Amino acid sequence: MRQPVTAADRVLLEIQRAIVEGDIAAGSKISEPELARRFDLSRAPLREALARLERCHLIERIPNAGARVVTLSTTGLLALYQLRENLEGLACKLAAEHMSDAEIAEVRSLLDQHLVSQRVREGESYYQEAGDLDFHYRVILGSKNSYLINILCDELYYLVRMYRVQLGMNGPRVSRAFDEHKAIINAIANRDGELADLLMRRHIAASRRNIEQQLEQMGT
Amino acid sequence: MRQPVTAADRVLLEIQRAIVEGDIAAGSKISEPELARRFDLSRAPLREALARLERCHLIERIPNAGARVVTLSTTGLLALYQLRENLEGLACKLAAEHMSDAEIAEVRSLLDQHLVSQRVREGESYYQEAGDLDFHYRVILGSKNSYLINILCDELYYLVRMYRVQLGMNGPRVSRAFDEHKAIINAIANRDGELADLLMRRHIAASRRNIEQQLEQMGT
DNA sequence: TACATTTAGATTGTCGACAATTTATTCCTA
DNA sequence: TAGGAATAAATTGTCGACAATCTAAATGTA
Repeated sequence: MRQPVTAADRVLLEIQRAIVEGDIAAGSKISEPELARRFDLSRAPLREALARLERCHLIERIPNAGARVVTLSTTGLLALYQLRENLEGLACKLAAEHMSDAEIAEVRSLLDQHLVSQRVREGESYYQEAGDLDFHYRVILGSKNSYLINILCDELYYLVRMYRVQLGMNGPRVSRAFDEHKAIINAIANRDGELADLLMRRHIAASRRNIEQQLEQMGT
Repeated sequence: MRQPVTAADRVLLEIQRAIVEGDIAAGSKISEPELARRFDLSRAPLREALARLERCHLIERIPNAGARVVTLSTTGLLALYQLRENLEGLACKLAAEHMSDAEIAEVRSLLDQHLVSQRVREGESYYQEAGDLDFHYRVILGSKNSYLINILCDELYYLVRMYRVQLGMNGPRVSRAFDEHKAIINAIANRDGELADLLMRRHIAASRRNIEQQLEQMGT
């Protein structure tokens, strides 16, 4: 988003964070009067924020009956990642066509930075999380397709984060992701869209399996 | 959408139709007070409707500066269809996995109906338009992926229609589309997701070329 | 005349209150 | 006591008015 200028923008960011990080529990009911008091504003900008939260799939609204925070489920996660694999694959293919050499160089230096800070803070998952999202973000922007960018960065991004945060993503996959990122940007640099597509799909599929495993462990 | 229950729902449908059909011109500025008077309601439900219009890419809002109806452009059309090819291709692949035999039979009888009414009303583009959208709609629902359904049916659908309506889609392609639809549902019935995916991508690519041609003619 | 600054107008964002609908409680009946 | 109808409370949807911001006109200056 543009940086927050209106009151609705600000409260949106706050509630988004709260939901993603589980501060407002998944599946819980949203009370407009309560939230209005809590964030000290009227219901008008709050409702504007709720409309946008619905847009990025963090809440579900029913007319005259109110809103609930989404519930996390295995089927939901699968559906989300199924879509992500495809869309980010496409983003890679388009990025291989449309990214400038300068942009590619930027992403590469970004990866190097992340590698350093990851070595410094071994096992710390937050920075990896941020680095990973940053990489994907850049590639998506590189597609230069505004609709694709909007869907991935504005509509699905936060829900993906919600799954990752609330299921506590970390573990041994963290280090391997760097190599996969490297391979992807190399394919893009070689203008090999087909390969970049394939690698990104595999990369996300691996990430999905990682989370599925986490879910299974919680189930047992 | 669920059928309209609230005032915001109703005015949304009205404005949606007006924009798609060019009744409110592409690129024109949206005046909240004016629209409120025109549809005889207050600005609160109107703004709710505007938020949803932004969601389906029919208008663009800038904070404190108002909203404009989107402008149609060749690059925009290309980006939109690029995405559609991919997403509806995916929808086909998933439909081949998830559609029940009963659902497939329904779509087939639907195609037969369309064929009849198309022969009856030769050259009439409206029914073909409706039939085409209906076919795509069914297949998308057959994917059983709620995020995919949401994106295609709620967010991109209206913009696609806007391009098709305002550029006056018809011509010789109309009849060929039936055969392509038949081939796609056959692939789905055979549970051949890969083929269904391919055929749908080609089907949409052909549709895109058709519109591009139309655009070129307008340019010259 | 061209340009910048100031002022006036209009538009968007926000507020508090009321109306309509839903949900929870109470009361009645079998 | 259980089930359902009627009532009460709470929540969502809508309204009109005010405040903040942007746009355009008017004024002044180089």
